[in-house]
Amino acid sequence: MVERARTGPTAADRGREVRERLLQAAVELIPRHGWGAVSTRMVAEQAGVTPGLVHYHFASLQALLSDAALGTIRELIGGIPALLDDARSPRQALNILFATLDSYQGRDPVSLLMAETYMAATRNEPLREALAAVIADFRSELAGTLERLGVRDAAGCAAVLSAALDGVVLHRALGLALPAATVTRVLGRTLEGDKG
Amino acid sequence: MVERARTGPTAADRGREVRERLLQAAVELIPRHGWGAVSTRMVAEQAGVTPGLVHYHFASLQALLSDAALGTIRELIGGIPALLDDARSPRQALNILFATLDSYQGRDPVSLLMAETYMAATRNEPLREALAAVIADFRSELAGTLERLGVRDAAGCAAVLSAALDGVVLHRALGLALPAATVTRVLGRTLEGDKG
DNA sequence: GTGTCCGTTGGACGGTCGCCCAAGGCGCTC
DNA sequence: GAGCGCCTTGGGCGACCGTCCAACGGACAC
Repeated sequence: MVERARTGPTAADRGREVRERLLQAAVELIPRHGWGAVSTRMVAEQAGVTPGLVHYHFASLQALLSDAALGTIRELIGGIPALLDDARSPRQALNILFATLDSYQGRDPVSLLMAETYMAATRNEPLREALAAVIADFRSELAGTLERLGVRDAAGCAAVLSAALDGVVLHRALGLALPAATVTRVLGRTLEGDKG
Repeated sequence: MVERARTGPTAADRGREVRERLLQAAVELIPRHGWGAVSTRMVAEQAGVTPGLVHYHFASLQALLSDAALGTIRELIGGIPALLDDARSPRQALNILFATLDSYQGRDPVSLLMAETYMAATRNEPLREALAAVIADFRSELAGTLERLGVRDAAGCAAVLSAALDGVVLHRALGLALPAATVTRVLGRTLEGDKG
């Protein structure tokens, strides 16, 4: 054990690190070039490893891209519901939601990664299922929060709101002005008539 | 002139027809394989012409794809505002809007073509400008209709609504249930408080 | 030392890519 | 007929693709 500490990371450790670097490289390249234009050699170069390593650590290029995209999206979306715990009113929840969204103005890597993954999912059944599960989770978490805050038709509102969220990102990606103030003002009305 | 009628289409006529067939082929292939996966040879085969013809009629493959996508989208979106002329109330306008949208459940060629074009536009500046112009047009037409119907904050509502429209299509593409009834019920509240 | 395991290397495989171009067909005008 | 212009053909260019694999490296167990 003492020897282990002196000998540094094992081969398996370094292998795991290479795997991580490949995932990170994919996450950076998908938004920059588009899902369909990312190649094995491109990812390998970005990660600073040999092209052959891609197919040692992953079954295929598509598997690498899917793993990378899903990992990032899960991490991203999974963190949002916790932020809503502090909300004391529907309006406040909406503010938190779209304040979070304001980090993503549509042309940033994260927004583009999400959109690219959506598109790729329409032509890749396992990916579609995995992504749909992530969104469905978010939807039901949001519905729970809205219900707690006394919103009528919480499930419907959550479904439409999460769709609207993605639509806003998409339109911003086109450079169409869509300030958070406008969005919250208009969508806030969907939550009116709350019992609380 | 009388002779012309007997000799049938000129070379130029046939050329124009080939051009049309290439555009149509691109429109069919972009949703099926994704913007980045459509190749010159693929389009040529779908159109029933020789691969070399692609670069005779178009400057590049990207130019062909852009022309094809923009043509279809312009035609599609351009027709919607006219449908809203019959609307007598905001709620009615919303119904017409999402009834139209119900032809596009997210996984149909038209929806996917739109989404693919959105993504391609983020990496293709001329395409981005052209597409943004189409959406901006639609937005202002919609704002005009909403204003006519006495909706407060017509411009804001139009912007958010057109973004929400795209988001709904995107979520449906993932197979997430989002019935028109839910959407109109929730988004209808954004139009409440109208003066009329 | 010998063998084994795991990560790694670098190149090879057959195939497809976007784009280009010499050559030819065909209808038109002289 | 000859000449012209547009459309079309078919193949070739170099580059890149996803995937595979024989050989290699070093750390460990015996």
